[in-house]
Amino acid sequence: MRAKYLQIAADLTNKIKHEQYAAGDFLPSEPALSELYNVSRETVRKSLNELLDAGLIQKIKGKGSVVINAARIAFPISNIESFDELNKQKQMHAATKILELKDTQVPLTISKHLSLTETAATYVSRLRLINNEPIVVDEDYILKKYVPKISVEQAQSSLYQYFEHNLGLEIDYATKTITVEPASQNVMQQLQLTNTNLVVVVRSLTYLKDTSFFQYTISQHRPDKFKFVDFAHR
Amino acid sequence: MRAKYLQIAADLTNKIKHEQYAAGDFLPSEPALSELYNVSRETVRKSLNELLDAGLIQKIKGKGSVVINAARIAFPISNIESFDELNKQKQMHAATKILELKDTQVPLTISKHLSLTETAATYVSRLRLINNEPIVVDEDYILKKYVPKISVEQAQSSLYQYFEHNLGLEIDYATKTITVEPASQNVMQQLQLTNTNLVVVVRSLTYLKDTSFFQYTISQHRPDKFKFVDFAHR
DNA sequence: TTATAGTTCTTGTATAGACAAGTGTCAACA
DNA sequence: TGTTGACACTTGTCTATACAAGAACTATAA
Repeated sequence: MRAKYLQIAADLTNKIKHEQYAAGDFLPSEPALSELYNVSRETVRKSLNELLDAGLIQKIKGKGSVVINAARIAFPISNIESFDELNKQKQMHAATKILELKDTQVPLTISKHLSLTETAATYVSRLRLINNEPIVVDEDYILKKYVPKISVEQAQSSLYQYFEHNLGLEIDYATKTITVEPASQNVMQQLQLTNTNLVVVVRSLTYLKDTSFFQYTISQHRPDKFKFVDFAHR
Repeated sequence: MRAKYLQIAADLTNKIKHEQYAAGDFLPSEPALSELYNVSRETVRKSLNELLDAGLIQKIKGKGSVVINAARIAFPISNIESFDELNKQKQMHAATKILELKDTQVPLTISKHLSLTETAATYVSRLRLINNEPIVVDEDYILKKYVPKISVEQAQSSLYQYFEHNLGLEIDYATKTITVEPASQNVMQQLQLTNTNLVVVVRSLTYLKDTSFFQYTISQHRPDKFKFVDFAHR
């Protein structure tokens, strides 16, 4: 049984997405929602906080909660899309090609920086294609401590699904850095880069619910296919 | 008078930064903090939520709140830094050169998309330099509705400071998109790009506390000087 | 007409209490 | 020995209540 405030948040999110509460409208007041859902006002406030964090509403003291124009969020300033976004739009044909799969150690820069004691890891290098166009080269270092063995079949499909559903690993948070760097000859060839030698590099350090470091990922994106969308308060 | 929970959050943040609570340690339990600060547990929980959002702690049900290794957050994977980061480290010499300042309209793509009625805006184009090296070209469209006049002196220093402190404008949130695109001849020259014609483009739509659209910014970064750090839960 | 003050909405903060649920310890039991 | 179960701790959820503070309207007074 999910928490009430999450259920209410999901319901409100739905109603906003289906424009039962349209952009620019005020949601019912907190006491009104409280009565509507038969919960206390604090519970309603927790729900509204979820929507606030998701960038769906904006709260104005003394006035109410305004639905933010959805168009404002994912503004297609250019028609360049990220792998994930394209993957969601199911018209596209996404494919994965395994380049390498081996046992190794987490790179020294990482293990030293994080003071890791166990550094044995599985290394997976994968090329992601959409409509037969190469888009991203992903390199993953996954600690053996948590995932002893990764098969080619698993690497072919979604590793995250395997980790979370089959192994019961709970991923909690990640830190990412985005930079632009020259690519190696190998990556340039994989991504079929001709006009430039630059790639967008997204490095992620992923952690589990028990705070332990779990996975290091280096994603090298073709620059013309990269897009990152951010929503920030304050 | 700031809210109690914000004061407590600030105090805890300080103690973490000064390693009175070291990385990996558990904070005192919520009831303990509640007694320590003489507030209710719910108030403590609000404080801890602030730290959680800031990525300073991680909460584990049944165990407690762990201080996250600060080194994990801003991991210097490469030595490339963003303009803002360098600006904070005061050793660096940051300068701003005004390229253009004029009255104009918000670009059509924006005004149409956001269904703006008033589109009169001030346009400012600025080149940012650090240690006499050109780093970013910023182009701003600021609605005249909120800021009727911008002088060269104001554009020379921080516009945000002027908006918030002098005009009392309250900025609430922004949406950003990061892409990599070919630069114009002019921008290439300003940034002294030779090896590549690509720049990192950060487009921001900024909104005020009353939900109104306020400013559109296009920042074109030299790719070798760009770095973006992100911290994400779940 | 214009300003002022009050009233009634709204959200923001804070409290005290209760129970659920995850984690670890330790003693009792088979 | 090894397992189970009770217990004491932790965070998570939820309630009912209260007052503060911002916003908008209205009636009153100048």
